[in-house]
Amino acid sequence: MKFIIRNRSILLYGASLAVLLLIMKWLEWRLIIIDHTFELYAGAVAVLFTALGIWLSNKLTRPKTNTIIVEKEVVVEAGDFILNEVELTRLGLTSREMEVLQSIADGLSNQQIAERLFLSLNTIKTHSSKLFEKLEVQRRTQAVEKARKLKIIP
Amino acid sequence: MKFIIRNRSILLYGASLAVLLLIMKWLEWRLIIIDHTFELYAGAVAVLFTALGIWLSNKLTRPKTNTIIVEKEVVVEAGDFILNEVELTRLGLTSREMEVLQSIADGLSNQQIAERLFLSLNTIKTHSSKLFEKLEVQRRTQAVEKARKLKIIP
DNA sequence: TTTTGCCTCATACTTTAGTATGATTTTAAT
DNA sequence: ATTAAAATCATACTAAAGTATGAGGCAAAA
Repeated sequence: MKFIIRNRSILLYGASLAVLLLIMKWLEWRLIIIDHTFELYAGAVAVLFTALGIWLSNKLTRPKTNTIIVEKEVVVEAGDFILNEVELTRLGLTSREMEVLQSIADGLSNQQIAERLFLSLNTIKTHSSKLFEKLEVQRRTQAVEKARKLKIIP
Repeated sequence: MKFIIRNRSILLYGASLAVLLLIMKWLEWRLIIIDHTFELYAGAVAVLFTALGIWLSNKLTRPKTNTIIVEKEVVVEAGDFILNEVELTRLGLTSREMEVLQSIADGLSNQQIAERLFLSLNTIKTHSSKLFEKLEVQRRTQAVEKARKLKIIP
């Protein structure tokens, strides 16, 4: 039963064909029209079945879909600082040295850093000196530059 | 097997055609229709133009366009520096001061900057002093910090 | 033409930064 | 318990950075 419902188009097509031919036969037998109307018949059949074909095609073939995938670029914030822990461990910076480095990057003077970390000025100097050694730089500005490049500070 | 399932519509169509021809044959025998070329011709025309209709339909119907917008994340590298010209003009930094600022941000010493720009050390000091005044800072590290924050250097 | 802003440089000075060395203490690992 | 690394601080020194002031040249604007 399901089969009939699902394929009723095709069955209808077959039925209509049969009906048409029956009509043709009947006409042929009834009116004995053979001569001139033959071409007309053929034309009518052609037109009719072309239309039928178009209708069938529309009914049966699943609708064509051209799927156009448009890639929309979504800009992701680049402000995602990911600490390069590889470099950090490679350099062997201690926690105090990191604090000092961060403070230097914040633009603080040694004196200010000392006050911030509750240490003496000399201690800051010692830390920064060792820091510069490990970073292989000579000045605090260079240290900031390099640290930024190595992604160990934002 | 897959072929059969996928093309069952076409196969059914063929089958119905065959059935139709059988019916025609039966009619021919039953009604004693001598001239059977007409039926054959009409059938052929029907089939042909049905096929033409299907083909035409397929050719002429415009495919539905399914536009799928895929959001593609684009991670913008750190190279997305856009110079804040508003701030720059507001601060009134001269070209030389900008060059010095950039050099300072590169981690160069005043001596190195002097050599890079073919100027004397004192000139660099003068420039940097005026630069710090305009940026309202006291040290070169602070200048770099602020300039970066104001987006006047990368 | 005069003014103005910019660039250049110098001298003199102060402040900050950075180096070298050594000592003590804390902390963590062997 | 011993060792090693880290952290703290000090002294002494050098180097670099930063300030203040003035002056000459130069090009564009008033």
